[in-house]
This record gives sequence, C-alpha cells and structure tokens, in this order.
Amino acid sequence: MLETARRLFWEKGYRATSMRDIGISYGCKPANIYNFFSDKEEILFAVLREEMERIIHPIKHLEDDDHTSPIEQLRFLIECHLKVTLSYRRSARLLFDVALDNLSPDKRKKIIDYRDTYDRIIRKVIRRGIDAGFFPKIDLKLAGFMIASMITRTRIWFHPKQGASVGELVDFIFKFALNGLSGLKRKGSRKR
Amino acid sequence: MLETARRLFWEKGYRATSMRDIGISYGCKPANIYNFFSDKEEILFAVLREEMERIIHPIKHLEDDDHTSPIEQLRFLIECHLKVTLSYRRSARLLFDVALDNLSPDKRKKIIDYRDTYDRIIRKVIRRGIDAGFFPKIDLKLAGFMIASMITRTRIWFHPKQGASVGELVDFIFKFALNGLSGLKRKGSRKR
DNA sequence: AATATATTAATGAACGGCCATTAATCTACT
DNA sequence: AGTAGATTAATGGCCGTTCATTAATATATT
Repeated sequence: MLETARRLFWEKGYRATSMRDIGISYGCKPANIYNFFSDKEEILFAVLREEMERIIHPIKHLEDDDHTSPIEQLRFLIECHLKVTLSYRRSARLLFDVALDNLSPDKRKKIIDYRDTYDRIIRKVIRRGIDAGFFPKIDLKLAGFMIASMITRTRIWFHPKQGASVGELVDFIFKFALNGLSGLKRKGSRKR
Repeated sequence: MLETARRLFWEKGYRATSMRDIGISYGCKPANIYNFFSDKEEILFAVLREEMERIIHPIKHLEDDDHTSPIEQLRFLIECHLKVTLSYRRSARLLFDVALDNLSPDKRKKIIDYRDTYDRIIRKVIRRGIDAGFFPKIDLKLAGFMIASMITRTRIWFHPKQGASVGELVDFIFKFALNGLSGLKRKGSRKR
C-alpha cells in the first residue's frame, strides 16, 4: 500500500492524490487505509522518510571517513545518490520540495534533518577535497547545492530508454562536478 | 491580482491556493476574480507564461547569434536566467515542475514550448562552444540540463541576506559550468 | 479435531468541510 | 442611463475521516 501511495504522490502530487485514489489503485476502499495509517499525512511521512533513508544510508559512513580519497568519496556519493534517484520512475515533480508543507512541524523537521544530513556529508567530502589540495578554497554550501541540484533534477528529465545510460550519467555528473570544482578560483569564496 | 496569485501559487502551490485565498490576499471576494479571469487555470497559465517570457526574452537573440563568443554567451545566459530567477522570492517548490498537470493540454504545450526554447538556446550556446574548440564534444542535452538544474534550484535555497550575493552566485555557476564543460572528455558523449 | 474467542482486515454509509464556479443583485463611476 | 466592478447566495462536487458492521483469520480452549 505504501508503494502504491508513493507512486501516486509522485505522479500526481500529494494533494491531488485522494485516499479514494490510493484505495482504488491498491484494491480496497479508502476506509481500510486507516487500519494501517492514522491519516494521510502519515503515509506521506512514511514515503518521504523511506526515500531519504535510501539516499542517506549508503553514504552515511562518508561523514566519518577521513581516510578514503575525497575524489573517490565524491564519486561514490554522486553514484549512490543518482542511482537511488533513478531507481524510481521519472516524475514531473520533486516530492521533497512540494510536500513538506503538508507535514506537521515535527514530521517536517525529521525530513529536513535528512536533508541537512545529506548537505553535511557532501560538504564534508568537498571540504576534504579542499584540504587534500584537489579543490581551491570555495564556498562549501554553493558547491554542495550545485552538485545536489544536478542529481536531484535528473528524476525529472532522465529517461532510461533514451540518451545516456545511468552509468554514463554518473560519469558525466562526476566529471562535470570534479572539473567544475577543480577549476574554481579563490574568487567567489566566502568565509562562513 | 495576477501578482497576488503568482505569489500565493509559489508559496503554497497551485492546488493549495484557493480562489478565496487569492481574494482575501488581493482584497476582494473570490467571485470578483471571474471578472478578470475565466477560471483558475487561466490565472496559472498567465503566471507561468509571464515568468517564462521573462526568462526567455533577454536570451532569445542568442539563438541566432553566431558571432559573439560562446563563452560570453554562456555567461550572459546564466546571468540572465539567474537574475530573473532570483528576482522572485525564494520558494519551496518550483511551480514550473508541479503545476503543469493543472493546465489543459493546449496551455501546457505552450509552457512546455517555452522550456523547449530555453533548452534549444542553451544547447546552441554550448554547441558553439564545442565548435569553437572551448569544450570537447559532449552530450548537449546533459550539459544543458545540468546548467539549467543548478540555476533553477537556486530559487529554493538562495537567500539574499545570507552567504553569497547574486553576483557571486553568477560567477560561481558560470565558472563551475565553464570548468565543468571544459574538462570533460570525449568519453560520455553520445551522438544524438 | 472442533469450537469459542480474539484479532485483523474490509466495507457501506455518512459527516462536515472546503472547493471552483455561477447567477443574480448591488454599487460606483462616467 | 449604461457599464464595469464588486458582492451575496447558492450549487454541485470532491475531500479526509469516522463509525458501525461484517468478514476473514488467528489463537486459545476443550
């Protein structure tokens, strides 16, 4: 049932998906859904949390890994994030962006914490790249957001049957990011 | 009134913004809105079209400009797109992504045409950079999407009072993109 | 094994709320 | 007087959720 809801939320949006829609798609009446979830919001929360977990889990160790090469870490992070992202079907919207308003403050905070964790990890990886001399001293926040932007939006336009394969996309984004970061100058950096 | 609707749609989403909301915010009753717009969808269409116009208009000439330096063109495009994007308030969602479903097919097509125009322009600029020897032969679609992704998502996280200024962001993205593209190898390219 | 009891899953019916929109009427302006 | 803008009252529709009931399944008891 959660999978059904997840699919519909991504396809149509949270608000445009009714409990009746979920029931019809899953094969039960909407009232039955309340035997499994307390309300609609809880379904959304479960969906978002599960996806965030899938994104964070494989890269979590990077936060404390001060030994592996930062370039390898960057590639690993990009590859993991991208593969999770593209393991789902293409979607016209990014649910992480649009659905947070529909969560109560405490649940929203939990999802935002996941995002913060992601941001923290990617910045650490980049930081290590700087410290190791691969990248110039740059704004970690900007760099992290740029890379994440490129990855997250692949879900909107990437189509597995057309153009580049996932592997090629990993390569492209990794190299683009690596070159992009490597070539930046001190200018534009800002102490935070 | 259009400005009021635009603001609310971006803040809360199209579906979560009721005609009552628009009326209250604008200072009239919802029924009055129908003296100016035939229905809710027409408001959305007007909002999206106006914003797309603002994005496309300043860069439209780039489509037929085979003389200016492609690097300058790239910078100009990034700068224009970014400045339009950040001329609006930060938003938790990208209306272009989420609201298209709420348009009738013919109106949706019109907005998508704008996006296609943007994609065409940015790919042309990159194409020229390739032809002029600045970039290696790469997948134009991927490259275009990457740059556009970085720009469009600034609307979600950029805050004018914190961190980098708009100008610094223009510099950052331009250089990131320029270096990113410049350093790419033939590998990963794919004939389309 | 058969039966009673408990639990879980599923449903029909309905509620109260909100929505976009319309028709009729009113008000302000020229 | 005519018109544009604004409002009131109402409609039909959809929504998330609740409640009482039923059906199916699991567990405990004899």
